[in-house]
Amino acid sequence: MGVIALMSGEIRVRFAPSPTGKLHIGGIRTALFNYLFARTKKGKFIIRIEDSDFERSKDEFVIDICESLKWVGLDWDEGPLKEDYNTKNEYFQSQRLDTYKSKADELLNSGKAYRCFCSHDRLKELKDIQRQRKDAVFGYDGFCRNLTPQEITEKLNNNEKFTIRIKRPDTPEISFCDLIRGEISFRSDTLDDFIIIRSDGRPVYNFTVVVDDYLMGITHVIRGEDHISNTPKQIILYKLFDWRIPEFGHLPLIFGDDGKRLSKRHGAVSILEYKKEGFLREAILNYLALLGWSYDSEREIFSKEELIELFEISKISKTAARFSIDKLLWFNCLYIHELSREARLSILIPFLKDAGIISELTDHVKEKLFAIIEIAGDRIKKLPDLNFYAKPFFFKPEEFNEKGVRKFLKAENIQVIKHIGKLFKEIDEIDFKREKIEEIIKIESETSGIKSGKIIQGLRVLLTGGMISAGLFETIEIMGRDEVVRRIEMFQ
RNA sequence: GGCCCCAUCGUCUAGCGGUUAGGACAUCGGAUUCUCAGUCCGACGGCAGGGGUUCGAUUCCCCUUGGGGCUACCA
Repeated sequence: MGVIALMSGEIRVRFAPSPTGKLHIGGIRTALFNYLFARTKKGKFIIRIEDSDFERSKDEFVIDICESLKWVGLDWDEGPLKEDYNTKNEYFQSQRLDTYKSKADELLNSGKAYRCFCSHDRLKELKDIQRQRKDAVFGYDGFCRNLTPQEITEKLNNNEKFTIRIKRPDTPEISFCDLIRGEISFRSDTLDDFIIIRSDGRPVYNFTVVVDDYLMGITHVIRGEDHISNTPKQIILYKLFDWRIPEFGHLPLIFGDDGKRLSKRHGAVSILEYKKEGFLREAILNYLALLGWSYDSEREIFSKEELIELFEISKISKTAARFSIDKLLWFNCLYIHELSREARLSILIPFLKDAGIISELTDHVKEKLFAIIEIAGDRIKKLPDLNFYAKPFFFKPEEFNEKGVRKFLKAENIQVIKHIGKLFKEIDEIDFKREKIEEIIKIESETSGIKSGKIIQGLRVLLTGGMISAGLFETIEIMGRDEVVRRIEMFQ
């Protein structure tokens, strides 16, 4: 597949998650930058599932990862089947074990790698000694590097287990030019003859990555900064195979708002949890794009299409960023209010249904919801926020805010409100509009000598149960004459 | 311990030798409204420290400090 593409000069990038957990903010951001890079360059965006760790890899996480990517709109050109994420195809490392084995054999046969029969115990002992001696570098001592062919056959005949290690080349330095950080170089004597195949025959991460990236024709490896130290090992492998080395770009990490590594402590981990909590994909994408990337000193609102148009990898910053829920909320608010009323309603309905506020969406309910959404306005920062504002329109208050009752529903106040209820009752339903309602309340305030603010707040508590709501006159209008009158009459 | 990466307001960032160090979120104040939210206006607030280089350093170099990563038969 990819090797041919490589010759054509096509840009190919990949996002290679391991299905050992749900896809979180950091993963999505890495995927996003890969996606943007691919789309900007008219290249291909590939998903590869790194499930070579059988114990920790789970199918449910593959589903979570794919659904997350799909939800935020990062469409892949190659990768797991979109109809069925768990039909494992050649983009799952678990399906490529033969490939890794044959590539390892190539190195073995050409003398660039060797079998190591050292036991776990010896290795552990070696490390202990090195640590005790305070050696500058810890690592394998090359004990099995120069076994004679006879020794090897003997051990093989004895059924001794072995790993495959590469022979570290003795170039003094390994360096590469990072797309984001520039020149990075490592003294190669800090590396050892590392393992590429475990004693049970399974390949190791640094090996599978290189084999896959080469075979899949990956031209640019864009990944988290935590992989910088893996890069020299991988470069060694490219050189041993005599393969073309791709470009590398290492993204700054994302931390929680406390500066620590992102984890469950920081609230939502999976991106799908953000969906459940009522965040819009546009907000998440926009926010994440700005975590480590910027366009200029002014602009910060970007649609996915605009990002594709304007994204430049060279403008990615080198410093790790903290995830700020406040700013995400701000973006979310922004994007919610950009939605047309129809779009807003249809995206809000699942949340209303979930909360049991509506069950069936009749035309009547729909009209009511349109009105409620309109008056709730900017108060909705996350999608479920509407539930709070919508509930009083569908349910009578179960209880009343204690402080509100004490302050705004004193006897004299109730008297006025009851009177207002009577006046409402006399109004023709067609005339029951916010202006008229306001007029009545203002007049009653004047004649009774009670400040309108007190009456309004009292009515708010009586009708909604709480101290906070959308504008009261609008609320009353939408709640409807009969319901409002009923609630006023029933209040004791 | 070793190797590597990073360092501008509380946070995200612009800056690429000469700027009153710009913007956004958050915070605080004012205006507006019936509460809340919003909106508008305003305020607060930053180049980690020390050496160089230079006529001149936030910017280039070195050291220190701080943060982070890797150092596995995890990925």
